[in-house]
Amino acid sequence: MPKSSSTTSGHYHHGDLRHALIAEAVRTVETEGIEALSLRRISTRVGVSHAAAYHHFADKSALMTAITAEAFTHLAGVLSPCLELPGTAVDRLTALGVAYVDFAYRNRGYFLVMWRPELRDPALESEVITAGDEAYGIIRGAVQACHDQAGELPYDPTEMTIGAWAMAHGIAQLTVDGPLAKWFTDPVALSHLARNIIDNTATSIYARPPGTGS
Amino acid sequence: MPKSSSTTSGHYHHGDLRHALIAEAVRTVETEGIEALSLRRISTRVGVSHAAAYHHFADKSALMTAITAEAFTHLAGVLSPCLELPGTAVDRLTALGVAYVDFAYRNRGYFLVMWRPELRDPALESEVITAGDEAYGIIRGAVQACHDQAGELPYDPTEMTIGAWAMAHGIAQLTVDGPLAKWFTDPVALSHLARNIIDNTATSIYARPPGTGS
DNA sequence: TGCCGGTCTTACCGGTGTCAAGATAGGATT
DNA sequence: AATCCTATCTTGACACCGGTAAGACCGGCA
Repeated sequence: MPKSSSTTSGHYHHGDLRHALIAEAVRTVETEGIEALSLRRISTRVGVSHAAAYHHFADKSALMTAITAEAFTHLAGVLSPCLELPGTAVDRLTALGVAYVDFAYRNRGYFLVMWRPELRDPALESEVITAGDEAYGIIRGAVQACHDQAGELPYDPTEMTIGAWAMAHGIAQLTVDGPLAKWFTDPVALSHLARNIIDNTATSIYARPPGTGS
Repeated sequence: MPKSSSTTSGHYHHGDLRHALIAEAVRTVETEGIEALSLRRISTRVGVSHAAAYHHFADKSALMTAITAEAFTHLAGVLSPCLELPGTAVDRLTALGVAYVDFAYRNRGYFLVMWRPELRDPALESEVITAGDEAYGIIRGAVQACHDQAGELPYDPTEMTIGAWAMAHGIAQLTVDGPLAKWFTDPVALSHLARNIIDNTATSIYARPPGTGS
């Protein structure tokens, strides 16, 4: 079975068409937008006919599912180092949010595809869920650490996890694929914005818990 | 010029094809998802030929732009009453966020289209910006009111406005078109979730300002 | 050598966005 | 009233897309 053959391709006709298609799809979205993404186009670009992809993916939605699963795995890989950072639990939660926004900006191709569920096959959504749960677990852990460090808090950690995710995701969506995209084209300016917003919020919630205010 | 003729249609061939197409498009997205949206399909459904739409919209992206502008206007109409609510400025900001999430849930068709900028014609984006600025201004006003009521705060109101928008939008995206959609199919449960998250956050930031903590 | 399974190609189908040409209706002009 | 005019709508065509079927090709194996 000449399955994966070698890494340098050149073997049969292509060598590793599956990964090449995924990479080309992400690249196409990155440079020309998601509306330019078609199986025929990326197949041609990779140097094969428009039907070759069907020997590696059941259909287009299966490709999209694979890209999304890869995107969530990649995201988890970007988030997890934040948990090892020095400082307080709030510092790490803030770093997580900034990393999330940064991921969206630097991996626009992945980010745009992963938030278009209509492109995926619902029957294969379990792949996405598995990969997404890993990222969710990281956020959840960081929020839980804030709760543990702050003592008794009248907030539900699950709800606050959704809130943390929502805030990071909202900033990413608005600035990378939304109406604020025109104003935040500089990655460091965007990072500063995300850091300010998230730090102000997380600090207010966890470093000044209720009962201490006026 | 038989422009708009009458409201009951029946006049010429259709009467008010433009609005009928917009309404049918939104309905189709609502019931079958955005991947099922095509000019030919909605044209057929409305009872005209597949090319009739081109006498009212330059192309498909122009239709999408019109839908998006209408969506933002509709959103502003849902948000603005929140500014008249009794209570504190924080109460009104929270109500704004809940209304935003509620809008997304109850107007899934509008919401899905308005956050897919690749479907629109960039040349017509000014229509969207005009309508979107109205919604942004409402959020901005509510945030500013919190700042005014809280006194001197070391936060930039513009950044916090983006934060407020991001949080509401993130909750909406995650629960209406994202990985949390399976868990929040009940509108009242979703409202409660949004209220808890947003109220905890807004109260932490604005009702317990820095300098009063431990 | 001949077989065989995985890979890729060619050819085709239905559907979609878009354009060009023509038909039609209803008001305005004479 | 007969005519023109213009917006509206239809028909027909084109290129592109996702998807399928049939066959060609390559590599390993008996």
